Amino acid sequence: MPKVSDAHRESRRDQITDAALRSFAAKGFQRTSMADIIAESGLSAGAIYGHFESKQQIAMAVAQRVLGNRLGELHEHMGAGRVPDPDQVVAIITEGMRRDLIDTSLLVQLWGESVHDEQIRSLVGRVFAEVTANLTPYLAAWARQNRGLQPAEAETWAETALPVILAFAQGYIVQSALLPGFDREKYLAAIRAVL
Amino acid sequence: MPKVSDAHRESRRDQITDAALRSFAAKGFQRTSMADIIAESGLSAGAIYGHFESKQQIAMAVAQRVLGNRLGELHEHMGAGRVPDPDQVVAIITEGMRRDLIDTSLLVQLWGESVHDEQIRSLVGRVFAEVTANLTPYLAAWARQNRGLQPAEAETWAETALPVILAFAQGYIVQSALLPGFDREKYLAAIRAVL
DNA sequence: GTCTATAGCCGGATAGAC
DNA sequence: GTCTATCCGGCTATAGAC
Repeated sequence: MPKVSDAHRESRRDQITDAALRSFAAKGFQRTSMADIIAESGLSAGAIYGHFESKQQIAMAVAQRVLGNRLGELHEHMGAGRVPDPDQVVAIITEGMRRDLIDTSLLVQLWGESVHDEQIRSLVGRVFAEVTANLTPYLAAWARQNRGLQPAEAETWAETALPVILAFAQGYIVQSALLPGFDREKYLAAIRAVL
Repeated sequence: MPKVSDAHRESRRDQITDAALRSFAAKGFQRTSMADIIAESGLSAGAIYGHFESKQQIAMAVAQRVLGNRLGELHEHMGAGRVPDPDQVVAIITEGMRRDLIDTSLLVQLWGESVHDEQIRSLVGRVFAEVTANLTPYLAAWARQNRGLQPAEAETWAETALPVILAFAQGYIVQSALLPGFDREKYLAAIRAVL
């Protein structure tokens, strides 16, 4: 395959994924028809099926992008060797979601889908595993540094604390997606008060 | 209408709602067809449409039951005048879900649906409002009793604490529905450690 | 009230021309 | 690679006999 063709393929896939993401955000995964995606993308049925095998594959590409955005930001902030306080971690995780308001409602939908869609479930599972793999060592480092725990104790503490941090992120996602008057600052302040 | 007929109507509606709940739990709301509900109930299409106007109405009846179960238990435990510690509240809320394992995944699905389904969203919204109306006074009472706050301060404290308690419940729902090795005891212990 | 049978529609995916 | 036109399957809801 020639170089140009590869680049073109990628950009067409992006064009389709963009349109699908907008459509899913507007109508939901299942309620969105191929006709919707076709109209939103400005392409035709034939063009789209030349790049994706099925609607399911398009949904997977969208899910990968939404989840990948969140993972990317986590890596970015956790990889730098800095060890912020746990309430700051929640603020960091949710900061990206605030920018893309769209994402929290898509994430809630993804969870709902993943209950009965094999492919999405395994994708969501992998992301949970990766988040765990990232946060646990960070939490252990924080416990050593700020609580003076021994490495083994710190590890145990981190494993205990992890579900709580996850719950704060998940609570943010649910509440911001579903509660009409949700206030991000109040939510973060409440977490700060508890931790 | 004669008495017998009313009782019969109710029990038929329950029979249909039961079958629908099982079907939704097994396949998801959207993936479940009327044919599934018909087969699961042992009735016929005609019989079902004699009791419900549409599939949507059946979904609403199921949603009402799932959410109502949780609300009922909350009322039961909060109304008795006792003031358990906040971590016990989370244990109480999640206890009912543990019994019906089915419920957590149905709740996650309900959230997903409610993003784009008007009727379900308004139902979920009403339940959130009712939970808030129940928990806020309880939290204020707890703060007066166990932290010696004045009524006004206690009220403010309760409004701050509420989203955190909600997050713990929501985290439980998400994690128990989606994480393969989820351990209820560990989760509750982690919350106890934080509070 | 409940059954069987089916109308009528809409969705995903494909065929074939260009 | 992309378009238009269309097939085919499955879905919800109804009609009509009992």
